[in-house]
Amino acid sequence: MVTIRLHNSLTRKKEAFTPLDPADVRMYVCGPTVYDRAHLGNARPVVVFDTLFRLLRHVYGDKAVTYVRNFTDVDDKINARAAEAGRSIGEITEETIAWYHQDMDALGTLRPTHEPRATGYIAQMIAMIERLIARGHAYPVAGHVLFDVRSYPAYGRLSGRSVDDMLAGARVEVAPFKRDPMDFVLWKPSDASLPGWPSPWGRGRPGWHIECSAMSHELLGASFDIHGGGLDLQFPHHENEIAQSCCAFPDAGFARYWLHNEMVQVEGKKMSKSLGNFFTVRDLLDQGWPGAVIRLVMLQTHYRSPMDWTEEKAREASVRLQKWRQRVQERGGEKGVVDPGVVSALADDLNTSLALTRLHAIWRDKDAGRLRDSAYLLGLDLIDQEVHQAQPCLGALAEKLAATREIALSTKDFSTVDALKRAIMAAGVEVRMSRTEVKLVPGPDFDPAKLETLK
RNA sequence: GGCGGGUUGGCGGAGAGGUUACGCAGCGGAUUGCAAAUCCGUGUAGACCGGUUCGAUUCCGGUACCCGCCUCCA
Repeated sequence: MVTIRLHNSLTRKKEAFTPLDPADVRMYVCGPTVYDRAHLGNARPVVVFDTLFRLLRHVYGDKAVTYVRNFTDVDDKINARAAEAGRSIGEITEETIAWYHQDMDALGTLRPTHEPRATGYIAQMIAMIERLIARGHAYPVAGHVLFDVRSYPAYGRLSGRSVDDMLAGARVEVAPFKRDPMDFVLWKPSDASLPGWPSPWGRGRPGWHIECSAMSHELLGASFDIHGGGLDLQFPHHENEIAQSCCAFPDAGFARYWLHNEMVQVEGKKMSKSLGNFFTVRDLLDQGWPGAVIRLVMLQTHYRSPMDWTEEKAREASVRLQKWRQRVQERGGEKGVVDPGVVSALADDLNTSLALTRLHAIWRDKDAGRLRDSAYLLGLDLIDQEVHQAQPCLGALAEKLAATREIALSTKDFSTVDALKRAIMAAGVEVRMSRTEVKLVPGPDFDPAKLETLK
């Protein structure tokens, strides 16, 4: 069996991955807070962990991998959005989840095994909070319940900092009822205008971090294999998750391998909503970039390096994808085998860039079946239905062009051929003429409407 | 201020202590009615300063610069 090696943020080292149970490999990835369209930065972990999901399924079997990615559908940002739009919270979260599915599907990502919503697990959160109080790791005060960071000596291990370090230059919320300024909220009171659930501490709502601890525990158990998310979640979100889960279930160990993807950047700065320098996946799709092109651009950069989105990269990816698709279609989409070199590249801490290099070599070797199946492991589907459907009309045009050229070759007057050729090229079709044949191949900008007048 | 990551050729972007990364662009050639595509060939690197080594872009230390986290964030 292939040995997968992963960079574990917990140890800061690349380690051989050995699942707790090879028949039930479990991965949890932090999903979105649903109040707005997903931007490109949100899409990166989705693509990265989808690729890991595919690799795990390839190695351990499709049925042996459980992938959980949550929707956080209770949050003050959602409340604020609902208030300013004059819409109900449920309306906004439903709409946003539908958008999220559309956009992530377009990137060729598989749906996770489970997509739990935080609001469906309030009871489990309350139970976990009660457990933390009972074990002396949390305390109710003024309608809130707070986690006591000083009660957990390992607090800060994941992000490599101590509570005292953090306090030095920290900007922490001033709350007089906190025992320690770093203590964070597990539960907070809701007034009548806010969503709330009954609890032992009065009507209220959960703090940000507890939902992931409660849902991972419910769906994957107290210990599981992989926990993933964006690097910006490492602190405080993941640190707090570890504190909650490990204090509630001290012997379980919680997640064993922590993976963090680097940020998507725009002009050298992190793409983020607070900086306002973001564009959404939908924006790119609407501009005409296919999801597969966006995915290919993402896979070209290793997940632990920052990635810049540029039009030039998208154009290159588009051309490359088109070449691969042509190769696969030339051979009628025949099936092949997944290339071991592609697998071993992915198994080496998800080296997608190297895997793509290998894919390019397979393309050069004209091994269409292997190209198709290996690309699919990376979530790239090289069977393009639209292009397939375009073939018949292009066939007729190719014959017309061939006939016209036949005449021109004897008369030495090429003006008619050249005009026809230019028109075909203007529709985004590549014209390939050899002495014996004429081939028309639709390119990335192929527009069938422009060919109507040429028939 | 604390903690972490990075700096590779025109651009993007990997691996490896010694032998070509790769792609795009460029240049030369084959091919073509002209092209396109394809094929062949080819130049340009490793921020800076030290150290270890027979040999470092690759390991170690320092300097500079960039980025991220420490506040909502993927």
